[in-house]
Amino acid sequence: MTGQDDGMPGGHEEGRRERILGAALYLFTTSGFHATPTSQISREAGVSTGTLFHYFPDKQALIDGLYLSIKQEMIAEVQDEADPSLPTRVLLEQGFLRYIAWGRANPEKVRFLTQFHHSPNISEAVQTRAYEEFRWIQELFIRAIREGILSDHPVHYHQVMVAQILTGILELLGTDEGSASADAIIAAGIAKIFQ
Amino acid sequence: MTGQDDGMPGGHEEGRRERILGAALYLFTTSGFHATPTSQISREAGVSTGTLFHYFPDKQALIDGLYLSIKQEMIAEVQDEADPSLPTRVLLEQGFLRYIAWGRANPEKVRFLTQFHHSPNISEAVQTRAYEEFRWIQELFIRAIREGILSDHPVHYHQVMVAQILTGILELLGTDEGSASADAIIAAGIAKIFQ
Amino acid sequence: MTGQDDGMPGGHEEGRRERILGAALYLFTTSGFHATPTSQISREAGVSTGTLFHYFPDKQALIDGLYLSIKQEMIAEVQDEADPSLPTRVLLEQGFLRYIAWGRANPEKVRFLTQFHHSPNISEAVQTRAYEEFRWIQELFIRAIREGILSDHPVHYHQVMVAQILTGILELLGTDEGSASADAIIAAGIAKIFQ
Amino acid sequence: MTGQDDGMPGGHEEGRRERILGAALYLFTTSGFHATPTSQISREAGVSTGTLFHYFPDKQALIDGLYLSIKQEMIAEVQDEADPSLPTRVLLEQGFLRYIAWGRANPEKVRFLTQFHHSPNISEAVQTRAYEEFRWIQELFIRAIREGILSDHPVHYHQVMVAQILTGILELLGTDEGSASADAIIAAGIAKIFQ
DNA sequence: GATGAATGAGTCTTCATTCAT
DNA sequence: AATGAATGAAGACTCATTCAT
Repeated sequence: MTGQDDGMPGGHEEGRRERILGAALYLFTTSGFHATPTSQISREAGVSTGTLFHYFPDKQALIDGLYLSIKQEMIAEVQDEADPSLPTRVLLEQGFLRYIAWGRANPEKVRFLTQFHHSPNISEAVQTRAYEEFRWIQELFIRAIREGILSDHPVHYHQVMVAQILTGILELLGTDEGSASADAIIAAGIAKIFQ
Repeated sequence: MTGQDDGMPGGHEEGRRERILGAALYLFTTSGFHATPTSQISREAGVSTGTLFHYFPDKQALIDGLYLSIKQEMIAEVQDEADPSLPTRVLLEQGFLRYIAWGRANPEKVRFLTQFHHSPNISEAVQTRAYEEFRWIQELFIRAIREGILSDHPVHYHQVMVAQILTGILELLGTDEGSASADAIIAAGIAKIFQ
Repeated sequence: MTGQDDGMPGGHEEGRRERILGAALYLFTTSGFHATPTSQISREAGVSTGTLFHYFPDKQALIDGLYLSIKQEMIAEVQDEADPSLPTRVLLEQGFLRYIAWGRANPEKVRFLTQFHHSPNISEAVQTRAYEEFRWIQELFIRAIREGILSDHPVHYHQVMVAQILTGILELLGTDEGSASADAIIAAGIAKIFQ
Repeated sequence: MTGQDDGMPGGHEEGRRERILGAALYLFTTSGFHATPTSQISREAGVSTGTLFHYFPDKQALIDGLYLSIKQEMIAEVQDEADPSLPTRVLLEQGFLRYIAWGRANPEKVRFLTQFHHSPNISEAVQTRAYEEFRWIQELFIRAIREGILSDHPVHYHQVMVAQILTGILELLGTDEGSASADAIIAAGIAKIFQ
């Protein structure tokens, strides 16, 4: 009954797992985790209820998997092609800009990450693991502080502030007003980071 | 059975409504809106299930009422005793500091506000109304931009950024590490606002 | 607080008990017994919830009392001024006509009686007692059968058929269509009774 | 666990939907709509609470479905094999007799129909739809009036009276007393219809 | 007598999850 | 692997009734 996308050789038909994750992303950000029935996710994804539980043992595993996959995609995007030999400041700026670009291209994923950041809906184990994948940035921050590029405060201070400011920038770019001045907002926002 | 708060001379025994709001605040921030059964709220508040629905027609009205009351308390606290004849910059700084002080004294309320800001769990009507009560700050920002105290960007830009930075400061003050440097963090954070 | 109808000397202000019965009559016929909360009855009657339970020990006693009072009112109306020395046929016809007249004047009460006739909502004791008050008619029927005015069938047959036909007549008179021919309908209906 | 109705060759094991309708019929007529918990219906039907709501979206849909299915069954039974070329009077008499026969065979369904006729418990849409399925009888009545077989009154008059009289007959046949004279009662009752 | 806040058992309904096919 | 009917525990909310004032 759902076999209409079979046999597509070389096709880029999304697999069932991807369709489920996509539907979950949309519905979780729109209505929240507990307010979204798994039945709605499977319907939206065009699969049966049984199939959802074939790919994810339970609802928790679904949101955890979604969180992890988005965070990993984001981190990969930010680090991509980063040349470690470049000056610290350039690496930082490139990272910020790549993040902003990714965020503008994936507003739904940003909303998801913002909404479920520090949320009791994501199991702690996953939250910890996602955090660890971030080492690269942390190292960069430490270097930047040592080199005087970032102000002399604990790394944690910069981690939090950078997250807050970049989130603010994306929120501003999301609302249409002043979309003309996007570049100005990005520049001003990033300037705040460097003090 | 209802007489336990009788006679307490000079007592400030909370009424049932307050106890319900208090329990809801704690549980909603800890577990989330949908993950918190109304039965748990009433139990925590020490009232019957019927009583909860006597004060709030439904669960939605409960979280809406909570959101509104906290936002109003916060706004009142920030504006309190503000002398309009003072220079704009002083008014702004005072406001930020008062907000931070309120936030440190009421970490649970801050978590609630952060968590349910832009959340589909708060009905739009209430979100709009809460926003309108904020006019005072908006006026102040407009004045500050005109006077060159805040950079020349749309008010909305400053609203968002101030919110993000103040939230970041409170998050940092909440975690114990570097609590010694609280003043330094506050100073650095506020400095970011003024560019 | 509700004392505004006090002291009316010679007034025909309805007492609280009557107001409660009136509200119950309206709401029970409109929505049904179980679908009508006692809180709605007291609100409609303009009394407090406590007052309702002051006059009626519980909801069951309320509908039982209502049923009994309406049935008694109806029976009294039908028997009123009946002169036992009149011929059986005249007595019968008078009774039918008096019932129809009462029914047209009290459509809500008719609906109530029709709706709760044989209903599990009226306690059996009350149903039995109401039935007993009807002896008078039963005697009349027995006489009529003996005199050949009603066909030679069990009394019960005539009791049921008379009830059905009179109810039918009232239903027809209730709907506007053919209101012009009210007398024709009544005549035809009563003719059916006498075969 | 669901295999209990497997393989039964020639078996007419009722499906879950039928079992639910059967239980609802019994309980609604016995205790009334609002007085019957859905939990009791599912228990009586031998299915889980979830299953009931799998077949009927809510309690209202259950009673509506029940009402419609019984009315349709009754109408089908009454019309069955009716030969339109027969004389009007014969068609009418056959219809009445078929209805009475169906009613004696299905006393519970008759009670249900009687009890929920004009009841606010059946949604208006369904009541209207059920009424429309009755066109056949209406046509027959019109013809009978034209042919002088029924007295010269509005069709509605005859519809109501026929319904009342047939209901009365079934009520009488239901009570044991005089069961010997069943045929006499039927004959006398039908005679009333034709005046 | 009158009030209405308080109670909590009981109701309808939802939904994550299972499992026979 | 995929399906979707079936399950039943759990949740939001109602409402008859009580009782302190």
